[in-house]
Amino acid sequence: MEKMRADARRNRAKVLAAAEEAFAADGLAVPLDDIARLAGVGAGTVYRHFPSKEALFQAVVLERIQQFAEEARALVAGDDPGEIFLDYFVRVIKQASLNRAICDALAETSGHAFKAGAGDDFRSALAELLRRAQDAGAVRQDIDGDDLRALIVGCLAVERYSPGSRHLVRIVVDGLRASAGN
Amino acid sequence: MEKMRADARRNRAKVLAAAEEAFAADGLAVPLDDIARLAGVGAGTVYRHFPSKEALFQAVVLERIQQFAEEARALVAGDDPGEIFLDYFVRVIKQASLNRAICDALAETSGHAFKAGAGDDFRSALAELLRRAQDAGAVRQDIDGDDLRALIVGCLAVERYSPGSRHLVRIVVDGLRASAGN
DNA sequence: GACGATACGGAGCGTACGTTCCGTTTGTCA
DNA sequence: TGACAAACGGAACGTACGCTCCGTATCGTC
Repeated sequence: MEKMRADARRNRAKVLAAAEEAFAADGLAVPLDDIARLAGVGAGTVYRHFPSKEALFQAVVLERIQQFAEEARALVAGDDPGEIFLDYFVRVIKQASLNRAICDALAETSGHAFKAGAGDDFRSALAELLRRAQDAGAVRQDIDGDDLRALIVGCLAVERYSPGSRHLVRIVVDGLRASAGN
Repeated sequence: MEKMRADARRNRAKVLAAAEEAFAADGLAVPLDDIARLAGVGAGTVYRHFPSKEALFQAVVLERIQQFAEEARALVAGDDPGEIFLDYFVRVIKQASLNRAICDALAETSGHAFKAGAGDDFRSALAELLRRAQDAGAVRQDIDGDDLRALIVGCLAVERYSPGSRHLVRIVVDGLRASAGN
């Protein structure tokens, strides 16, 4: 990673940038050759830097998930844990819905992006925000972090099906509040 | 369809049955050759009866969507439109989640299965149930039939991500009730 | 500037799948 | 039962895509 030839480092960066753009637009479905062409390199070069298309995808996605996790950690200490949590929930969904790569990563049932290191950060930060909101009596008690991720995936599916319908996410948020049945 | 040779009619039925089973298990992703093998016929035979894999899929799926529509129509006249609607909503999700074919059909953003004839029946029946529930003051006013389909798709994504978690759909149902913000 | 190591590009391989084609089989009807 | 049309099966075609291979170009060093 350090004593790399100059052109190698340059190409690696170009590949990452191209992958970020292409995956964001079309998700995992984008052919690797397209990424290579967009980066202005050959397919072989992509494979010299990343062992597989999946690995490249993970590299692009984990960075972004990491950002979500940091954002969450910055919010943990704030007042009004209920609103903080719900705002964060909505913001994550809005951000992710703009990026097919994130959608695909979160939707993977096996959830590789979640189970790996950086994913754990997000998981625990999300769970922490949730716990505080529940302790404050703002969010219903009968859900946990896993449920939350499932709901995020569901909201992303909603968003994809009917884009820009802001009020549908609010339905879920209303359902999450403690006021209801539980 | 009528003056068909006996073996042709028999094979057509076998193909439909096999397609129903295979699509239900694995959705549109199942290779057509698998369906042919399961039906005990060659791939060519499948294509003599259906112009494309997609057409076969539609044939299988539309029948089932039609059932949902009839079920909805039978409920329109009942008392307590609010509970009728919400029960129906939950039941459709539960049934569909057992059948990948339905999930895939509903999730198609373009929504072919919905826009075609039989899909319209379902759409309008669903919209009618919703309208009555809203008139009865049981369901929030700020949604329409399209929103509802989006929510169904979302709930199916949730169900796929974390199977059998019955209470997650309830969150959406609680969010749909009129009690909340709107 | 020359030379060895490193990286590059893109043709090509293997696989999967939808679809078509055609030699063979089977049903129907006289 | 013979003959023709209809239907069958599955090999083969075209395409798409992940990935590999290797002859060529580029970099770093002396």
